[in-house]
Amino acid sequence: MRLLLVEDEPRLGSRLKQELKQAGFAVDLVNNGIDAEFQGVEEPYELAILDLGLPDRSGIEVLKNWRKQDVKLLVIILTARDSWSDRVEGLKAGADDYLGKPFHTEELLARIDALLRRSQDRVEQHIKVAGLTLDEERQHVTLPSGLTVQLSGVEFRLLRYFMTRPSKILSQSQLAEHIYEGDLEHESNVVEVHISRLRQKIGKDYIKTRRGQGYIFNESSA
Amino acid sequence: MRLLLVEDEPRLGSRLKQELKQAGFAVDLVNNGIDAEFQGVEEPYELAILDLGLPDRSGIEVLKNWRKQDVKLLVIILTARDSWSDRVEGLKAGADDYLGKPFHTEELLARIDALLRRSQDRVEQHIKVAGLTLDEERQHVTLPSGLTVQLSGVEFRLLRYFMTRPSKILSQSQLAEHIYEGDLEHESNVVEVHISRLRQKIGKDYIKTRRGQGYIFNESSA
DNA sequence: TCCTTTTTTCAGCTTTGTTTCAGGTTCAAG
DNA sequence: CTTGAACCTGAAACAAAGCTGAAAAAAGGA
Repeated sequence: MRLLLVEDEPRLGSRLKQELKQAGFAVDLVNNGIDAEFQGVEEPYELAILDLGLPDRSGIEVLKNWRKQDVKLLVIILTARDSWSDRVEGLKAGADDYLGKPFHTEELLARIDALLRRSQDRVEQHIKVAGLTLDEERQHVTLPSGLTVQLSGVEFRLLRYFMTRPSKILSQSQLAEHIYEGDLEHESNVVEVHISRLRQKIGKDYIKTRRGQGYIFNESSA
Repeated sequence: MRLLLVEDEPRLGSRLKQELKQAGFAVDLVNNGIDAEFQGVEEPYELAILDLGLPDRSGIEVLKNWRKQDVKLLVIILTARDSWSDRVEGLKAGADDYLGKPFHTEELLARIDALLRRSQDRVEQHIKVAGLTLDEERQHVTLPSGLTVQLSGVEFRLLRYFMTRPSKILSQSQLAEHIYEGDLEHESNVVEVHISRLRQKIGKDYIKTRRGQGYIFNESSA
């Protein structure tokens, strides 16, 4: 499995490369946007890890250009811990997942794993679960009826998190943790509110409430 | 399943407590070494989450003292991200696992899960006893007939306690102690009521009454 | 900047889980 | 067989969690 690592910070770069190799990947490391774009287009990578914090902020550009040229490798972007905007921009530009720095290597490996596994049953660019089709670029969802509904940022992130983890119980804090930035102390019911609005948009039955535990998307039984 | 959380930072503490409760544990939270040590010795916890970053650096001491007194609960220590020495010291002092801050709640839950499973020589995800299969993540139980029944919080904790201690007589106070948190003085018949509801859900025969002594799950003979 | 859209907060309401209560049943001792 | 303590269980009362419309606040664009 070949993998492209784009990281300008030399020490982090080589450490990651080392660890990824140990995890069984063939890793090419580049440290700038130009090389990254070239490599991504030329070589058949399965997945790229792309640091958006490149000195010239070219990470986003690289990603956009890849997508423009129909390079369809999986992309995990690395963003600074508190730059939610980068993250959004990245996802809009076609990233498949993100990870805030600093992170545990285990976490990165887990994401890679999840992405690869997920990508097996995903031939196309859209995520399809339970009759819903989520268009990651346009941030909208298409219902079984054929109706397409536009989603706001939070709604999209929320639904995306649900759809990539169907039949799993996700607690409110877990949802908040992944939808918002880092260590938040949310004493509010934002998640409930957004769930409510999402249900209004896509229908009540996709997201079920498990009182005291969280929510579950598309559970089959009971 | 009762669990002791030792965390001095109030916000993190209450957030964690909340999440652990959602995951189906009865959680007692203390914010200093003195209380931690006392509670650990006095109350029958299954597992403790111990922040080593307590202000007086007493975390390690607590752990050592527990072990000195043969308190054999499972211990996960929380350490600062980069303090490798703490980690080593903690493990030497008898911790069972560690987690560097900051971390995702999922990670912590996964560790807890793994530890508990390991400690019970349990490899698989679900607890299976007497034809019942308990799904800890979804908090539901599957009957021999194939029917899956959703359990409420209390019911789940109760049944899990039974299923992890089959053929053992468990007294009402023992059950209450493990199902609820804090030092309770219950003059009520809550336990009876919940046993009743559990029996209605899973069938009458799994939990037998030992009049005057308590209850017993899946008794094989006499 | 001003206007629009999105997000969060808030408050009242609904739903669901928990506990209490009361009356009935079982069991074992005498 | 009687009796009383222990236990069972349906229903009421209560508590907590979640829902949702609307207003306030924040973010994003022109």
